[in-house]
Amino acid sequence: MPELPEVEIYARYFAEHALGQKITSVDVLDERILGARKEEFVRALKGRSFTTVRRHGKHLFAKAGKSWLHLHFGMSGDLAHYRDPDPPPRFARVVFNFAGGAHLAFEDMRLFGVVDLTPSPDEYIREHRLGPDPVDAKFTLRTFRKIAERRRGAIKALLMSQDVIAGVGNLYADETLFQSSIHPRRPVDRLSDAELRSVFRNLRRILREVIVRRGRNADHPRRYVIHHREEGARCPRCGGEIRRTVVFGRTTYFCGKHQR
DNA sequence: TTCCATGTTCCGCA
DNA sequence: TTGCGGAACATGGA
Repeated sequence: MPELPEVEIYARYFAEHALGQKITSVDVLDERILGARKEEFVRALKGRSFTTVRRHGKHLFAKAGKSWLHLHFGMSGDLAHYRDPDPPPRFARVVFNFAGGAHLAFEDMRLFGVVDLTPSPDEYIREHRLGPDPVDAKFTLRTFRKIAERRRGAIKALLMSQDVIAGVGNLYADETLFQSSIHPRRPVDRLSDAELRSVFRNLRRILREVIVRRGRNADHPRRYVIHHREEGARCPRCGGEIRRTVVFGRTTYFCGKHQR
């Protein structure tokens, strides 16, 4: 379940269970997940320790020696820590084995994720043209206004374009627009400044709120539309009808009554 | 069996 | 040039 808040939680989980521990070996259980050559990947990590963890958008980076491990979780990626004699989880694709019998598995049922190496997060961000991270302190209303000024098309598409803002996916884009009372297909150049400000504030608040609540879906506040992603459901805000459509190629839920 | 899924990329069209 | 629809990728759950 990985959008920005989930990946932030994974980053903290990774730090808690992997930082400072000696990597005795690395098991690649399914090479299809690997963006690097297996031998090179294992050689770069084996015998070293992870010393720093960083997140940018939906990407997680962990430094080991001279290179950085890069994790992208796709649609179904997750991390799982376990100890001997427990077996790896069912969909473990790469397992980092640590001294003392602890393990950290990268699991990903659908294999849309990526595990590879990069010389540095900054280089990765540049090469892959990732936009600013919206939770970062440097991401201000001013930044967001500037982004919106040179953008046409649906507001939902802007929120989900990783080269514009890095980290927002389908669920939190919908949630942001729901709480901002804005229709997901509304063109960016037809939003008032007050609406732009509302999107900015709600986006940051929602992402932070979910991180603080540790990201599990059931823990999201009751007022969130995320619990009502179903055609014909009742809007938790105004009692209107929840409608389903497709925007930017993704299933989109919105309240037909209060989102305009 | 059929449809759907929290993501990304590439192609083609307007 | 920009934006976006559609398909493809791989797999399991309802």
